[in-house]
Amino acid sequence: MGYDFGRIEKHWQKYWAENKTFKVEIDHRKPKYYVLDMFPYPSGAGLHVGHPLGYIASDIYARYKRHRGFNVLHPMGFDAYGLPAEQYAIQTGTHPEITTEKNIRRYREQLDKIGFSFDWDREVRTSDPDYYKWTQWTFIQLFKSWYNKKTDKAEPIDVLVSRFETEGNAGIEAACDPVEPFTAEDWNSFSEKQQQEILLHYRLAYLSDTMVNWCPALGTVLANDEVKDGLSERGGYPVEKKLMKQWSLRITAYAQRLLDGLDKVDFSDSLKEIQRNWIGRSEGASLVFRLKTPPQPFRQLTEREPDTPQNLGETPKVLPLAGREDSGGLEKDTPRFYNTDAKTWNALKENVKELRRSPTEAEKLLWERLRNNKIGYHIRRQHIIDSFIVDFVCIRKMTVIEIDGKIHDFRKEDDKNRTQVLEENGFTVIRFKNEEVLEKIDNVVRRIKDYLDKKVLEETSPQPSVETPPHPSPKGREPDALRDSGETQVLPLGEDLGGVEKRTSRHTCNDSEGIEVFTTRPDTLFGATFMVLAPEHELVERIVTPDRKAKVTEYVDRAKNRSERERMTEVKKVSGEFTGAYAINPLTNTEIPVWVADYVLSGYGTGAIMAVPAHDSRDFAFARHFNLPIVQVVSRVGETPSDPSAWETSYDSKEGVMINSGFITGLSVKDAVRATIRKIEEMGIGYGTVNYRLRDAIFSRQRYWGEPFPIYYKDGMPYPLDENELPLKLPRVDKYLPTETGDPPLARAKNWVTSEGYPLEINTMPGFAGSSGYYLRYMDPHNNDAYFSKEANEYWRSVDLYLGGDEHAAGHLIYARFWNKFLFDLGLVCEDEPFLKLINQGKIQGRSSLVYRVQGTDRFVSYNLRKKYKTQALHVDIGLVDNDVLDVEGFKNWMPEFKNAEFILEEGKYICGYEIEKMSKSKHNVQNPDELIEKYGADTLRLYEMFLGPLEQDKPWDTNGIEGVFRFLKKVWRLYFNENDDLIVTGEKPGNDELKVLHKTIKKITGDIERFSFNTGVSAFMICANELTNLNCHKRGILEPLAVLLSPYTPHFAEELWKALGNPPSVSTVSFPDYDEKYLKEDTFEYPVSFNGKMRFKLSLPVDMPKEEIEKAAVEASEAQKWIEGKTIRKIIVVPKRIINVVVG
RNA sequence: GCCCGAGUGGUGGAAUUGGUAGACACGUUGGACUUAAAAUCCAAUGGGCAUUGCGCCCGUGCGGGUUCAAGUCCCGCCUCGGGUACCA
Repeated sequence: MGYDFGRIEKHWQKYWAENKTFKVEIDHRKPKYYVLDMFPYPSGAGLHVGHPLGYIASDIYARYKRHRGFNVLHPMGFDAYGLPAEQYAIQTGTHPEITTEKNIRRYREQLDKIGFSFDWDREVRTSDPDYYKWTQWTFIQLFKSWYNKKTDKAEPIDVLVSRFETEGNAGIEAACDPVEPFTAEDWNSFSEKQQQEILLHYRLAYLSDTMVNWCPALGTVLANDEVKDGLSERGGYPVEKKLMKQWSLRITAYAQRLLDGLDKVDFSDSLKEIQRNWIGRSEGASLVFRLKTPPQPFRQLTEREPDTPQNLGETPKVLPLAGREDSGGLEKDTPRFYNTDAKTWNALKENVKELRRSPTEAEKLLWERLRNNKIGYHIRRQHIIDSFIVDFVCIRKMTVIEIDGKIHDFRKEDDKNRTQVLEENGFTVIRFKNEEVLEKIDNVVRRIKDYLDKKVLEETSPQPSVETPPHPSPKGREPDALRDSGETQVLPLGEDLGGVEKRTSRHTCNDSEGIEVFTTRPDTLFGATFMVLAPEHELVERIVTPDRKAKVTEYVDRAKNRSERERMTEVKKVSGEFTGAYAINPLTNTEIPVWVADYVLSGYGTGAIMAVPAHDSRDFAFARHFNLPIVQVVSRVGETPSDPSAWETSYDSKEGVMINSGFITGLSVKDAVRATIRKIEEMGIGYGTVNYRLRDAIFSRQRYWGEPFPIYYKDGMPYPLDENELPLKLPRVDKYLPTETGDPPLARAKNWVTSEGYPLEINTMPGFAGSSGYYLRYMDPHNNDAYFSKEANEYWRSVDLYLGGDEHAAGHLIYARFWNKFLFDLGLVCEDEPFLKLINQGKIQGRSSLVYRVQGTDRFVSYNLRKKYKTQALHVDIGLVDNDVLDVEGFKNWMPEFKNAEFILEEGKYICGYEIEKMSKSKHNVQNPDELIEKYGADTLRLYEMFLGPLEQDKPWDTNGIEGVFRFLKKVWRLYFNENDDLIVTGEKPGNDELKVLHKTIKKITGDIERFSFNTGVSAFMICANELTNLNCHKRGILEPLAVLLSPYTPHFAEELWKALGNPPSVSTVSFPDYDEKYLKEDTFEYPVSFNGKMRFKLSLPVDMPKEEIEKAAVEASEAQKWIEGKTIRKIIVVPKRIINVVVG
């Protein structure tokens, strides 16, 4: 009988299921390990060989970890909501639940056949009310939370409400939509509806009018990552932009944390890169260009006079914000940086340098946390003020931060004195104890930040309005401003360089002041020769001059109505209109025209740009097209600037030296960026800032098959259901289509109201809702009282190894990280990042077989003869092809149209061509795992999928090689059993050569599994089997450990061998063999001897031979003579146990 | 355009830190066993020149460089794959 995989696999799969071998519970005696596969969506087509690739790899690792004594959580479940089941429902009327159930059963059956060690008792399905109860619950928590930028975390909305009741919103720094300022009295006088409306601007789950990707064919909106090239990812239908009231999640609040978190996790560089691109952080500056004539007020706001500075329209020398800065009582005769006089400076500066060189532990620690604007304030250390050297100072906030070391205990009096002097100088002093800094650094940093934040409130005008930027724009009194002018009041030690001031633009336009733009290249400001607004920009209609109005309006209307698709296909076409208005370049004081063009996007930055045609390709094309001036401001080092009018493209200017740029001329680009930011801050027209490309996640879908929102409406405002009313179950509907009035399918549900009769939300949640936190539910899947218990979370923590395809890089992996961070803020989960290590398995591509039909005939010509004819290549089912040889009879019967096919053969065979492409039905190249399991067994399939190539690499599927691994298993079987299936394992003591083979293999296999190099592991097994066969080894001392070694890869096979050797089942938790270096020791090493780097012969020498003797042996070897003859030996390189290289010449 | 990643025999791939390029497997060829096939086993298999044993030359996408030594490091290209895009 031999190796009867069919019987063996069926037996052990049954055994594992009946004995719940892989069921896992919290066990504090063992270390935990969490291995997770990405949630599969059970499609109707079932699994093809590409799907299990990752599951096999993770299963090998999970089994290995069990052998290593870990308590392994290795669950599986289904992402059961999804469009295909719903589309099928629309077409056939079958409830998606039925389709989904059927597909899951099929998936489960297929998965079971491969022998995975999942704990199926923990299975979850997103469409199960017991599961989506917690999806809904999390949504309610998001709805009830806001993001406090000061604490940098989500906080309960109740806290915000009570702040509004007592202080209004002035002191709040939230990640939110633009909100008009209001006082506590205002708030208390608002109606409930007004209050709720304002709160929506703060909530992390909020309802708003949003520009969405609307797909009419699917009847729903799509997330950005569900749209590819203007078409829906599923189905490929056109997508258009539409303004709709939608639920969104304020993921943008987490942009920086999502970015920072990437440094802590072990993901591939490419995946981190995709996430970084998606978050799209860019550092730059926000600045305001004053308009030559003030814009018309909003029509809606006619009751309020625009806050027009009186000086507008006068000489452009006067700058709009220059007179109204947050100088807040700090005006002094001496600028702030003169914190001491020249004499004291000179006396103390060496001390300062010394102190900086040797900081105390606490100083060092705190400095690391404060430097480079890390807390949003520019902090200097060891700064001289009056006659003191203070530890840290924030000059902008006139705040001194001191660490009290032991020495201060004896000098309380001095400190008092010192504080007094500092206070006389206008500073306030905050003190921290040495131990505090060392032990609770986070707390100290937070308190410093809070203090500085608060101090702004006391000092700045408490009346910010929409017309005033919400951020204080510091005047350029910071000492940095002097660095370039060569004055020496500030320590020129280069300590505080770098770091762009971190503040967030509000994306609102300060109409009275001009046009706000975001730029990553403030250094090129002198080259800004015109401005461009997005067609959607609110200022367009207010600044357009009467003579241009008709043309501009027409352009704007056309641009707005064009679909995304059109807009994309016309990317290279330059279009735009002049508004007639002029802005003033704040540094050149020249008037520059303001245009409208659709190459500026309303959704990014402020929806307006300063155009620098010389150094930006889009601006360049635009300037050329409309004949606008181009001024070069950056020049490569050593190159003479040329006339831009002769250029064919814009000039790449990331590096170089500034020219034609006033005070920054001659600086490098990098320095010029910093100098310009300082300058505009000094002028009060702008500030350094950071922008993100990441948009809030649109969370509504106009579909049936998804989680209902636990939301009802009262007076048009959304309210969450009470948590004890969850889950809100998906109702029955008569059809899965929108209503006649265009409402989503849930509007068809009867009695879709609360018990009080309030209407419930009729949108449903998108696909990523249920998959964002599923890894948490696996920790405690049957908990009815909570998402998961604290105990379970504290034991299982986060996923140690996450395996899945990189198609989820931008979508799922960002949403899930956001979801987790939010729950972390709530104190529900104990880890900030959900996935510690992530591996993207490569895709398995299809290998299509092709036949060549002679054009216009029924004759098919074999691959190598095809060039003699005019042929047409056709895909043929890979099931009809074996080793590229076509089964011609099978082909004739395959499809009616080939019934009368004739063949032109080569050497009696019809050879097919092939092509590597996506595995798909239409290409007849889908390989179904069931057929392979039928033919070779699951263990062979597992081995072969791993043997194909590196896990992370894409690779073509080719069944040809599977015979090799099958032969390998049969060969191993022969080590244990003879032809009559009798066990032939003996108790004889293994010899050294056998032990060496075993231990070499253990070492290799262990290393390979730990490096996820499964393909080389399979090779190592094969080498081992070949060597043991050659040694004719049937000894228990070798074969018993080998069975354990094989267990992660071929679990059924290993269980069978383990049992045959007389051991009780199961092998799955038997300790993994360790290798012993003593068996690997060699007495001699066969040195490759090279001459001038070319290997010529080998020489066996003792490993402990001294170098000199090795050299001698190499040179004296008989084979060496012909290479040395007539030449001089210049040098001999000996690397012990590696190589000998003789240099002759 | 920009950002990643990859190019090694007929094929999948190996070479973990710069140290014998092509492990392991498929395929192919020849042979053994067999009435025959399957299965199994043995041998050869990067290219070229030589084959009387030797042997020698060339070879990791291309062109340079560093080094005693380069698939591996550096510079400049080419090709393919992926991501992303009027992102200021």
